[in-house]
Amino acid sequence: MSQRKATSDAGRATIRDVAERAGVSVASVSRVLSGNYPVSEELRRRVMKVVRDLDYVTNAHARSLAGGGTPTVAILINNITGAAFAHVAKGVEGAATLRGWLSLVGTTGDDPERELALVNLMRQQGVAAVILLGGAYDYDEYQLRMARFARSLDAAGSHLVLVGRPPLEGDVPATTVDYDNEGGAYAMASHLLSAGHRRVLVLPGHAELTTAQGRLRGAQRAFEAYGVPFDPGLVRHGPYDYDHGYEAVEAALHETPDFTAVLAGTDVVAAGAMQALRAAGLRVPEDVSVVGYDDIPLASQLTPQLTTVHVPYEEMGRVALRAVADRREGGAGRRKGADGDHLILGTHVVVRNSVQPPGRRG
Amino acid sequence: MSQRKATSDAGRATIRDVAERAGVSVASVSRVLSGNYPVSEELRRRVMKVVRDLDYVTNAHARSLAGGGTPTVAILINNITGAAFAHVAKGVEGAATLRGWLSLVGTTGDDPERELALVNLMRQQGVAAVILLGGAYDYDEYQLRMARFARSLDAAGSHLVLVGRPPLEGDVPATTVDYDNEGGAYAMASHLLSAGHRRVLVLPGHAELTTAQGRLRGAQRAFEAYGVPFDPGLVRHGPYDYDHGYEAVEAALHETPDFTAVLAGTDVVAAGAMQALRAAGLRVPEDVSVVGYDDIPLASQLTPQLTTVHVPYEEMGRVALRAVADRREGGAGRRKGADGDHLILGTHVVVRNSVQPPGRRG
DNA sequence: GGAATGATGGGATACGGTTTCCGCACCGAT
DNA sequence: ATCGGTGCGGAAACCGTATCCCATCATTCC
Repeated sequence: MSQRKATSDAGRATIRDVAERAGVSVASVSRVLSGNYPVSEELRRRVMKVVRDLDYVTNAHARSLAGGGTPTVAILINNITGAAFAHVAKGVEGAATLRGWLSLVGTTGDDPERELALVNLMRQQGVAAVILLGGAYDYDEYQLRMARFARSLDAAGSHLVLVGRPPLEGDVPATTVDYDNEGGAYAMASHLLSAGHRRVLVLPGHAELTTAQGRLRGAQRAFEAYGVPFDPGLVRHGPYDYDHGYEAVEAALHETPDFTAVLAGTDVVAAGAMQALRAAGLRVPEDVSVVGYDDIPLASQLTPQLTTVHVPYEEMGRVALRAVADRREGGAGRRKGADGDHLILGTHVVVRNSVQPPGRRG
Repeated sequence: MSQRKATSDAGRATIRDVAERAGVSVASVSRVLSGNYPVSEELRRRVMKVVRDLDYVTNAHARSLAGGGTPTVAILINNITGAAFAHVAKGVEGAATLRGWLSLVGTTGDDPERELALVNLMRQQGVAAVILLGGAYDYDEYQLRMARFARSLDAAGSHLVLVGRPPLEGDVPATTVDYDNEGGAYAMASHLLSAGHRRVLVLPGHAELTTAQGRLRGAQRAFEAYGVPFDPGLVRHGPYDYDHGYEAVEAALHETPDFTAVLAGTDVVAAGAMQALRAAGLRVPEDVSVVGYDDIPLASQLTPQLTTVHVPYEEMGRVALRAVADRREGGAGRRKGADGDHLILGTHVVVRNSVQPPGRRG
């Protein structure tokens, strides 16, 4: 009698408690609950009643240990506060929930140490995949580091997914979900050029950030295509935040005040830029045009509403999860297929009210 | 020899693989890794070398089953996209990480079914706590539903934390972390009243949302305190989004155009309101003043910068996690203490540039 | 009517660690 | 030289669930 814990103990009820109280075997309870085995109606009722009485829930840890268990994906992000992140997360979480999967979230705060620690933590958790979000710094180490992550996760039966980051070179077991970053910048810059702008202040972001590099490259290509000389003196690097947008414009107004448009690397940067222009007594877009990138809700809430590049963040999240799920279904059949492990989603310009032909010094 | 899986198998390495390869017992490996038992230097080196060679990580599920395991908290939210949420989540996640805890995230999408399903899912996961975020709908059922959650989680050794929701009545095992919602609204409305505004358009939010009710109540109290009649005709309910702010102001300009200020229930609503005013040819704040609530980054990025009520979202997240951690440390010593299970954080008005004395129809 | 067949339920074992209990070896002391 | 103590490593018992394998019983077919 004192062999096991008494049924009415402090902690949570176990499957054994249920079995005992229902007068059936542990196996039967498990079958009733997972429902993947024929069970008589009588048994089902008996068990379910006790389950309700005891308010029993299965122990997820034990369940995954024994083989079953709900798949879990981990989302790792630098800063959970960014709007773009929120939408990717929404896409991932939504798609995960749809399949009964769980999502874990971790923030790295731009710290490689923490990134490593988190990846290991997730490996311990036996997650189906680790989804790494956001642009990466283009240090030489990046490729090696990610390749190590990818192999390590792969060896543990998990998988690495890079969202909005550059793909990995070589034969690395990772999936990349990307958007046409450079193409969007190209289109956006073209939009300004075709409106007649020639002197454009460019605020692409941090010079080492891959996202910023792509956006800058796209802009340069557009200038080339239009045969307009690109002035490196009109490029100012800095973080993707409001203050940088403000300060960069403020400084530019002193040093190179002949620009007629601002090509911001982010909607938030554009917001800062607009504010700085206004503080200097300039009107947007009558005196200076401003465009952003990302198309977060803020873009349509500014005055004037911001012309920007739409990035399908939420869909990227969904696609990332689908890729993981597919690969898991597909099993070992279609492994090593280079197809399907680098997905690129399109971007497009959303025209609103922040662009006009140059009028100030035109 | 074929008794177990071969050491170099497909799946992840087990502790047994490590033990075998290091020529020691399983127990020794466990001790080296958890470090809570004296181990000779020689043994430690031997084990750690193999651990690195095999890139071994312990199985978190097995670990928690056996007693150890990293505590996990679950954050449940209606809509992951809201900026306020992001900051609470940041607070929770940051504090969790600081202690080596993990955070799960789930979204309910305002669906009670999903909320129930998620709470049960989290119960299965054996989370240390479930943190429920955001205002709740004041249906009669709310109290019962939450009380059931609280007891159910408590019985499973977990705990319910309500953040930004009304506290539970009676002796329910739950913790509430709240902010002085009504007080903030009172202060904000007072700010407008003392600037001379008498006809104020109030957009508190959905009528059934507890958050909205508190904000409306605070405004009303301020009017009473100033001896100014409060006109219910100037109150318009609706969701906390940009469009509602826009449409409510648009409609009010037709029906009751004599208001000189807008008291929005949210910064985002305020943004919509400002846009609508501008579209109608009115200047902010010269013709109409606008104030918000929440103090999300958007508030300082609008033009003009928004006067609003600061809510310490991130700190609320930290406080919520600390409450859970404390209770877990404290153990059974200080249970049932009514103190500590309802924490209220202060709010205050942040004055920016969106308020002026009434000038239009003075 | 007996045997083959299918539908169910029970017992035992595996999953991957942690932890308690033991025993062994080595140390100094008498 | 023997004894007692101490420090460290090993064997085994769990943690809670899923599942494989077998026993049982009712059903149906020959």
